[in-house]
Amino acid sequence: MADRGTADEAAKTLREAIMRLNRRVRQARPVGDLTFSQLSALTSLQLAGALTPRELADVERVQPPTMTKIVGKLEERGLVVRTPHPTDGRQVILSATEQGRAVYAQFEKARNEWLATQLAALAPDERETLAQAAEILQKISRA
Amino acid sequence: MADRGTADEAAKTLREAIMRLNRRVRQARPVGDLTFSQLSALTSLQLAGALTPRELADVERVQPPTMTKIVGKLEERGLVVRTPHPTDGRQVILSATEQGRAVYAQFEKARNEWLATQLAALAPDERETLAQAAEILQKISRA
DNA sequence: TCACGATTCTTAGCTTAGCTAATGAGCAAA
DNA sequence: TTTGCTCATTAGCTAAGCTAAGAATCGTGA
Repeated sequence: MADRGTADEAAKTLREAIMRLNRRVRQARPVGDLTFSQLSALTSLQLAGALTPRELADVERVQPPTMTKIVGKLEERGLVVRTPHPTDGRQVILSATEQGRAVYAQFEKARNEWLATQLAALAPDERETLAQAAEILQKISRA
Repeated sequence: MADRGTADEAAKTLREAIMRLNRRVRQARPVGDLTFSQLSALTSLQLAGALTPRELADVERVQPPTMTKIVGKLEERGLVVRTPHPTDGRQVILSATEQGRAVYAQFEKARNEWLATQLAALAPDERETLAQAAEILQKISRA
């Protein structure tokens, strides 16, 4: 069985790789379009259907004021709408517009492109390892 | 062999996990201390021994002016020194000070803590998968 | 009922990260 | 020596993130 030392070592390697990959993927963004954070929020919103700002902030692991800004940008572009909560006057319901869904689908593809190209160039067993790892990482990232 | 569709799917999962993990790890930073980017630059510098700003920017996948700022912050804290290049008057040699190495070692441990804890909680085979994946991801991230 | 505490969202104001464009210094080669 | 290139930095911008504080609303206990 792996001991704690191994976990530390793997954590370090993983952390460094995550940081660099994050920068790489961010850089793959088409010029003049949605930023990484904006696309991420839009994605979470669509996956959930509709969320309050607080909920979206929690999902995105960001403080509410930060989400207010991000949503503001998305709303300016007509990709997200704020609608009043039916019973609670304090809350707001956020949802993606038709245009928001279209823009998302359009750029999601390009967004993955660099990474998918890298994955496709790997040996089959490496790719398999990464596919499994992706599931585990996603589980961790939601914890 | 895995087809392109599989790579796309894995890329998407990976990208989302990377983004959230990145935020998580950044948030694990001790208050009032080095930021993620600063620690990352300090790490790269130590691993390489000494680098010019340009080289460090390349390693960190950042534009030179961005690195100038980061190095400036590190220098203010006495963690990095700029020394003139012996033969080329345009260039500068960056290196970590003794204090820089100490600060790095001190926070590197805490930095990995959250992630290492997550990894330690996994099943042994999952941990093994992630350890292998970490190597592959690091390879990709340097490409 | 109503007053007060809690919750939700937003605003204000800040720091950091990142970019491009432009500047100045130094190198190298014609 | 002049011309063009490279390196680092400066200037100036946008976006991301934070905390603190505000206004509106909810809900509960007296």
